[in-house]
Amino acid sequence: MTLYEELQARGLLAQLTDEKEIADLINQGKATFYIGFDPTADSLHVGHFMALLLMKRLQAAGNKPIALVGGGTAMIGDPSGRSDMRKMMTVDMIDHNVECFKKQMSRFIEFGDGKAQIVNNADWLRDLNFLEFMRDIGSQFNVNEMLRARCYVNRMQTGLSFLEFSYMLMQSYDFYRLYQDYGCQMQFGGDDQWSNMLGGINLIRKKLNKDAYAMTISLLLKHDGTKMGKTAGGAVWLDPDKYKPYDFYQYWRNVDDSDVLKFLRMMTFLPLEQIDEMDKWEGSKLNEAKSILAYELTSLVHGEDEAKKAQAGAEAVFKGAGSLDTVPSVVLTPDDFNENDAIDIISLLVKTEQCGSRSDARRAITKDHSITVGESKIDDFKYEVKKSEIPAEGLLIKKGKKNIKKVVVE
RNA sequence: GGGUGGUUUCCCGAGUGGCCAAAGGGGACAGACUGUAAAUCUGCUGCAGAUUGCUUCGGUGGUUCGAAUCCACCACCACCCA
Repeated sequence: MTLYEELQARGLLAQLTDEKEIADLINQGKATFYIGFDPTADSLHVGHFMALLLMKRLQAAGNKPIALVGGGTAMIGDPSGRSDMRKMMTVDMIDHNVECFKKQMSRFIEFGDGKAQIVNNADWLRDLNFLEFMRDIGSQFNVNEMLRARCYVNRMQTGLSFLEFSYMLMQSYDFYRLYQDYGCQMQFGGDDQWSNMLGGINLIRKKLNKDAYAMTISLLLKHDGTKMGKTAGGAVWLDPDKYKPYDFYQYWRNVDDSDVLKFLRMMTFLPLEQIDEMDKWEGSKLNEAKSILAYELTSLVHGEDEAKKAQAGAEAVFKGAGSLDTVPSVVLTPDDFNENDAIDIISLLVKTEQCGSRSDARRAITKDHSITVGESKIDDFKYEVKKSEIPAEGLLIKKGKKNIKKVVVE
């Protein structure tokens, strides 16, 4: 099976400009390609991770990846597929995020001589001269065509600023520069980037009379069409401080039945034959597949040790087997206890962040009856946990079945 | 620059002087059923030492016994005209 066939079989490919040409180039390991990442936060998230995985697959076949960090494009903000304008970020924030991105990326991709490269488009975008740029690049774009681009449809209703409208020019210019400076003839990215990528190809054709190619990765969507990797609290981050490995594991452990196989194909490096085997599993047996998915992804992102810990923690909590060492824990200091050396249950739930406020905690106890301390259900919001009741290995506080924390005394 | 409409709790969206912490839907959370799944049904969703009190309806100031609701100014957004 060729690399291209494998990508296809894994359901990773969405749109391509020239299937045959692209397949040949990447199968032979001759492609130099880039993927752009705009530093809109101080950590990468699951969407970025998909792109990094693709980089890895292609790199393994001998192709040369360029990770482009958008220190320049983040100054504008990509409006593609969005219904509202992004908040403007300060230059300091962007630069800080760029550093965070670089650090995280180097954990997944090997950078260095003859390996992958990492570049920042701030290097050429921030010093652009407006008039020169408009005469040189802006003249190559047709507004009528741009307005027809699907990525702007939402914004035709709610309004699109010129700042954001110009984003396509920036991304196109990036491709043009990378083509010239690095011999980069391909761009990959999320499917929402398609129009921006075509912009670059057109620019290269017009300015250099050369062919360049683009390929998009299927967006990671759930069966109901909503985006994967979004939670109420925000994105699923790759930074272990922003999103704990245990929670990361749980996130994937809890995907819908109808999504497990798809995600296994798209995001893991497990052989397709093995995944096809799992495809035959049904009913509760799918839980095994979910557990494999969660383990593989946690291992890729946080390392094998963390994956093992997360898995062991999950088994301890849900199956009552093994040690509780790895259940996310909260440390109580002497200040948390009152004069009787006890802590009231409401304060405790707020402290463990299982409840957002004291009112919330009170509701969880008196209305939902969802709080369990150790083995006992708590129905009295005045209940207190004595310091002496907390064993050295920790005491489990549960809110419902899944929200579990362990408290330990300092 | 001119005109019109708008800004409500996590999101959408009702509310045009007291009965409003604010309908309805979505989401989130919890319960039942399960398989740490989905679907379905139920509860719940500002804060608080809590049958009460406090702070919210773009911002500021005003009218009134009483304002999300009325007035003034400001900010922002959309649409139409230039």
